[in-house]
Amino acid sequence: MEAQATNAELLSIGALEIRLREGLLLAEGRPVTLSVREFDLLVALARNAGSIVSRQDLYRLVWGRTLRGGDRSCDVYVHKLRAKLDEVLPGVAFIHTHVGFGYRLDPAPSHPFHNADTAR
Amino acid sequence: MEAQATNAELLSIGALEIRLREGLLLAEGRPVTLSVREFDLLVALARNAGSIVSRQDLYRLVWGRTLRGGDRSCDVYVHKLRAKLDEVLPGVAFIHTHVGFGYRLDPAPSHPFHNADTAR
DNA sequence: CCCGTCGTTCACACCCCTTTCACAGCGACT
DNA sequence: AGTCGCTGTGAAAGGGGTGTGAACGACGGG
Repeated sequence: MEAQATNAELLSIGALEIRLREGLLLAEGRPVTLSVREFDLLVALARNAGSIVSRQDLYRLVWGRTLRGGDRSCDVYVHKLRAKLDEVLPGVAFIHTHVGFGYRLDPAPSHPFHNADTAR
Repeated sequence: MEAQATNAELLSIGALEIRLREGLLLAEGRPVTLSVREFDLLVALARNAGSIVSRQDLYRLVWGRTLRGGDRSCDVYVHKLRAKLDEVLPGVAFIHTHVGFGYRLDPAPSHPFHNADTAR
């Protein structure tokens, strides 16, 4: 568990450094430009780093309301976030998909169990 | 981080040298003519170099009062400052926009990456 | 006075962000 | 094979945040 307390100013996940006050993400010290949604999504995942966060919880944390059926916003923004992270740190899988359960942020590759983890 | 202590006499950001007491800016040794607002804005950004400064904070630091909704002064002066910096050091992006968050003065501008982000 | 600089505000253009949709891929089950 | 459920992914549309030129008045120097 690398993530710090919830009210901390800084969150560190592997090579990622999240500055909560500023809304700034650093990857190996290099600044990464994220939109508000992307940043909030990353923060929500980072605060629960290592554990699976369901889409409902994720949506409530980031969007502030309840996820309606058929809303794909979570998936779309996970995709966008993955793209930006992969652009800065290629080959490092941060966000892992757990089909039927949700997403999990982890700098380590995957769990030794069911490797239903999305490669890619 | 290249920026020095807050009460320092001198601020160095890349090829920029800010002489606080004189209100003078040097780019690669060449003096740059700035208005008072422009200079104060640059100083405010330089003191937080590498970090994102929100418009609210920027306005409070430079103008000394609270930013009212609809006030575009920050944006206008960022534009003026960018223009003057680009006139002296073309192609070097100093001030980066983080949509929804604020502006960031980067002491080590362009990365060899194809970072389609911060540049504008 | 005349003129240039500066600060502010406005108007418009532009581009990014967000949302939504539509389709493709993939595994599970019959 | 075929269907179903779930997720990946590209694209379009709309709105909002930001870039940018210009007008206006205030101020100070020549």
